[in-house]
Amino acid sequence: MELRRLKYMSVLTEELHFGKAAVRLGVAQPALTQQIQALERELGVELFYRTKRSVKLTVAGRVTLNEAIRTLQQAEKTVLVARQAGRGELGLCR
Amino acid sequence: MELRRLKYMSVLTEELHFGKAAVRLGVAQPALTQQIQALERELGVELFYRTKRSVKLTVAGRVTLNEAIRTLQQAEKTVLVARQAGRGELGLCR
DNA sequence: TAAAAATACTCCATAGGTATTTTAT
DNA sequence: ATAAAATACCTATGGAGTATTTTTA
Repeated sequence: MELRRLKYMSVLTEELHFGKAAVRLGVAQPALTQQIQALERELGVELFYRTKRSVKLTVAGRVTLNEAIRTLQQAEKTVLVARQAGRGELGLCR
Repeated sequence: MELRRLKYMSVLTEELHFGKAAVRLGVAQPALTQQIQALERELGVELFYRTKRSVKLTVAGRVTLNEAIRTLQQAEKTVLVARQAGRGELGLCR
């Protein structure tokens, strides 16, 4: 499991457009395509319908996205907490 | 943020021994050393004391680990939910 | 025909391996 | 002297870029 891929999925869900999502993510469109494909392969699930001219979350994609977002948020929190702890901002003595 | 590094941290915390933790993770000891160093650099926090002959979590390491474990669990859950959804085991119609 | 995703290929960054060094007991 | 972590160096996997193709509306 790669957090990067969950992030890509989440932005693609917001844009529903590989080109625009790729721009927001600061990568080229084929890179995004490949990562989404890799994620789908890894999960064994089709996350998006591609109907050429439109991209849409599948039902499986929607439930997966919910958990993906929680994962990304928890990862963010891990970084914040670690940095606070490093600065000794947690009121714990060493 | 890399889930792999959080996993490495969590196993190292259980083993408190780079060699043994590396075996459990199926990688060589230097690879583990490097990933832990990279995680510490990324977070700007010393996670482990290395006193040569013993490895120990720092206080910052302990609070970081709590959040890291939650992140790993949430990532696991994401995979499980995705696979269930893919099999249509969530009772949702397409 | 145009717009968008997929594919082909190439390149590079980095994770990981082996060998070695350092250090503390 | 030994045990364990760190460092050095090399290799290879895969993530990303550019160019191109495919497809359907």
